[in-house]
Amino acid sequence: MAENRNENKNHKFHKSTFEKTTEDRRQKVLEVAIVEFAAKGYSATSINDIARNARISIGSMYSYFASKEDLFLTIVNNAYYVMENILNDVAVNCTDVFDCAAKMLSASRKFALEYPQLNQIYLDITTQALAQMSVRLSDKLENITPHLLSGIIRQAKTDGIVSRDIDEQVAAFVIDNIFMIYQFSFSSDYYKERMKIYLGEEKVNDIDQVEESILKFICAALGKR
Amino acid sequence: MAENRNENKNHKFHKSTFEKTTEDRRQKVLEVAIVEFAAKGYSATSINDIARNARISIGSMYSYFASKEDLFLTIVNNAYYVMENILNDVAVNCTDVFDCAAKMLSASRKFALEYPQLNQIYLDITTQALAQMSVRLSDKLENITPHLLSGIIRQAKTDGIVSRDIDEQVAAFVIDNIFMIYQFSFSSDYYKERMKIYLGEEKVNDIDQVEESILKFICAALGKR
Amino acid sequence: MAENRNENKNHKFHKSTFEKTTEDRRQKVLEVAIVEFAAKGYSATSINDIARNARISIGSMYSYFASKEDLFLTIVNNAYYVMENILNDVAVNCTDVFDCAAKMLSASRKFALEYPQLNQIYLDITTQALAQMSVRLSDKLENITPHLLSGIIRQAKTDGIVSRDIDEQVAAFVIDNIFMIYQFSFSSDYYKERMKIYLGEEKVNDIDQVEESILKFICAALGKR
Amino acid sequence: MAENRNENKNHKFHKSTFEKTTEDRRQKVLEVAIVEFAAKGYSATSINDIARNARISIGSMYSYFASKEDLFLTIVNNAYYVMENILNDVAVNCTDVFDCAAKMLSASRKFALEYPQLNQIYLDITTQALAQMSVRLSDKLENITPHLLSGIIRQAKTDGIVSRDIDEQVAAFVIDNIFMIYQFSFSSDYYKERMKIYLGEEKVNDIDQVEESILKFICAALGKR
DNA sequence: TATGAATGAGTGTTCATTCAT
DNA sequence: CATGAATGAACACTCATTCAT
Repeated sequence: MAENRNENKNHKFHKSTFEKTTEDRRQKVLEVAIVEFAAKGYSATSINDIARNARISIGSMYSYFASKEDLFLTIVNNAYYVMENILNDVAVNCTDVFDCAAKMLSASRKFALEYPQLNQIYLDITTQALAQMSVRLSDKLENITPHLLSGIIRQAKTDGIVSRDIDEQVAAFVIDNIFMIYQFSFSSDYYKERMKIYLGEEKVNDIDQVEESILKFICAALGKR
Repeated sequence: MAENRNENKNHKFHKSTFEKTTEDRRQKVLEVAIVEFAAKGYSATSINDIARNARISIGSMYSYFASKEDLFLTIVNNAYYVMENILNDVAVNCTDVFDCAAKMLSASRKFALEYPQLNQIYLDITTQALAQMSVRLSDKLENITPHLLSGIIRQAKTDGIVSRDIDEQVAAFVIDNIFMIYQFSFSSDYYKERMKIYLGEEKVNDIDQVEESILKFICAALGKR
Repeated sequence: MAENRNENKNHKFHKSTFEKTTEDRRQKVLEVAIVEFAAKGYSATSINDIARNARISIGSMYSYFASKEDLFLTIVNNAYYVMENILNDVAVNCTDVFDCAAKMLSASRKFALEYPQLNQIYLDITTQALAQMSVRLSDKLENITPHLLSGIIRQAKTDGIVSRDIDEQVAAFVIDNIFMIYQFSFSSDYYKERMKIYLGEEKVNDIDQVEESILKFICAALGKR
Repeated sequence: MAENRNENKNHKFHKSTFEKTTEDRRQKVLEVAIVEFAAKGYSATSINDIARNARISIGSMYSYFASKEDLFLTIVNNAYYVMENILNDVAVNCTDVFDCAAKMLSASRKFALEYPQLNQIYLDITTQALAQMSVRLSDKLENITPHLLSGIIRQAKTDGIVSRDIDEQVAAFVIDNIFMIYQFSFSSDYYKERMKIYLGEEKVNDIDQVEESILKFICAALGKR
């Protein structure tokens, strides 16, 4: 099933040539593209610059990707793949909703800190200007998280460890809202600043404490027994 | 005090000429600019297009605004102003935290539905690519919301209507996270789609019910007595 | 006769309105225009900038001068007038060719140092790009100097104080060449640098000595008896 | 040594791409650019016009030169190179100061007549408006001529063929002043007209005679024995 | 397959000039 | 007479994309 999902996902946005070149070139292109797209956003990024910085010709670039858009989507695809793997790991290893929430919260931060650029690009994708492009990614959206989260909450309800009154879909939605912005708060300067205003410098420096508080908030919300 | 706040805000990003032209032209320019920036994002929007669609000359555009950036900031400034007024109204008229949360949640949605473009532009601003620009808006960020929310929660703590264990800053942060994405869920196609995936079509169509569930979530989280 | 020449010269390039405004405005406009044209050259100078810096409206500017070109020509005209007055003073007060050469050489430097901008503008005028414009100034060119210089040399020949072999026209031409570039060597950075390369820093700082040497050169050339 | 000098000069202002295109395109671009810059001056010349007249795309233009300024400097550099070669030829083949002066005078005219546009551009460079640009050419200025001329005069002094009283630096400066304007008198309409006023039409048509007179002037000035 | 020169529509911005007030 | 808002062609420069080698 996981494989099946991956295949769906592997709607590739690169030409087959990209698979035939050396791993080095492939990595370099993606790496540079990620840095540029993350820093400048889709529109302001020049595919010629990416080629130059990756030290490959613009001709090669277009032999790998049909367009700037396709290069971008390739990267976004990769980002989703990375995120999903992390989430899968979390899902597999957690014992209950609360454990799951704790692990996802922590994973959100770690993902944002380890791959800030991917996170910034993800934020870009949510932007209205890129809406037409995210259409081409539609299947990526109906991601693992929604069903994972609401599934776990439903299970917790039947297990009697969270309140029966909870609407598991709304709860999943709300909890993911919290996680999303929490993530962005470690990769986007805007959200970083915003978090600092809300929490103050010291709290931001004691992030474990913050995460504990957030979890307490979520647990209470779920009516942890 | 309200006046004082407005003055802070009146850091103008337009030239004085803009104030001297007819109300018609002024409105048309802002209106068209909002539509364009919202739909295409900052980078992909052409100031020449805006001028053309507003049926004014590009020369006039530059007699009103020193640069594309300044036009954009003028609009963002306006957006903040609108949002703040709405928030002020909410703050003034609410009886307690729970009432306040209810009203802010509803106001978020209404703002996003009434001014979807402003909301889309706001989402853009949070993007890393526009980080340098949001520096020029810094005072807008340390907005009313953070202090409003945490203040109200602190009050609720001393009033004994929410749990003493709550960290009011973290709670304010988390609650605003929920509100922010909730807002975007009515203006950005990406978040709209995401909400539909989480909640399903029917629930999205019974939004009052959803808001009630969200509030229940928040109330429980705060340990409503 | 002098008056007659002046009248020729008073082909005015400004509208009559310019004469009717206050002396203050008139002076301010000319002053600012001189500074701008001198620093940036004709093409790169903006008439809007001049108006702004002179604190008069662009509308007034165009009520005084029919075009940017006319404003420029007005200034050039003034510059010629100033230069001519200085030359006239020299011509009137000199006893013989050598005295005249001495005084003209010194006057060249003093003019360039006192009115560097006028001198820079004069240099601009000699440029091919402004050739069409200098057509409108044609009568200014057949200036006093050529006839003055060659007349004085001819006189010196008949007086037997310079060599009979001298071609007074060529001599006047050559001597004025020397004077022209000497002038520019005190107003244009390019020629300043060039003079420093030719003479070295110390000599440039002992300019009286230099002028004496130049005069010796000219006297010898004329075969001073 | 000549090579060494050339290397100094080979500070290139073009991109390497310019060297890789066809000789045809290269020549056409330079040719058209020279014509345009010479006729209109730096500021008033449009790089888009140059591209159009050279029948290459503006994109190509910018793949050859980083900026309008660099295109201009490339041309100026070429002009210096041409001038220097001519001067070198003169220097190498002359027997003494007087021969050298004769040859330089004649070479000045020939250069101006053969490459009037280069000469016009050179005149532009001396203009205050282009002072900042000539900074990038600084090494071109401390050119061959100053040291060549004063060196030859010093030699002539020790050889006893010119007066011991001569200050060779001042003399070199003055003589080059004469040459410079003489040159411009064959390329710039302004200086052409001026020469005609000084010498009269007939003399201008008997230029050999004029040059002889100028030389006589210089020889006398140097106190030829 | 890889290269990079070439293209030209498009960008943000300037500025001489006009004209209603 | 003075004002300055308005105009729009033009400018220097960028960049996604093509294609001959």
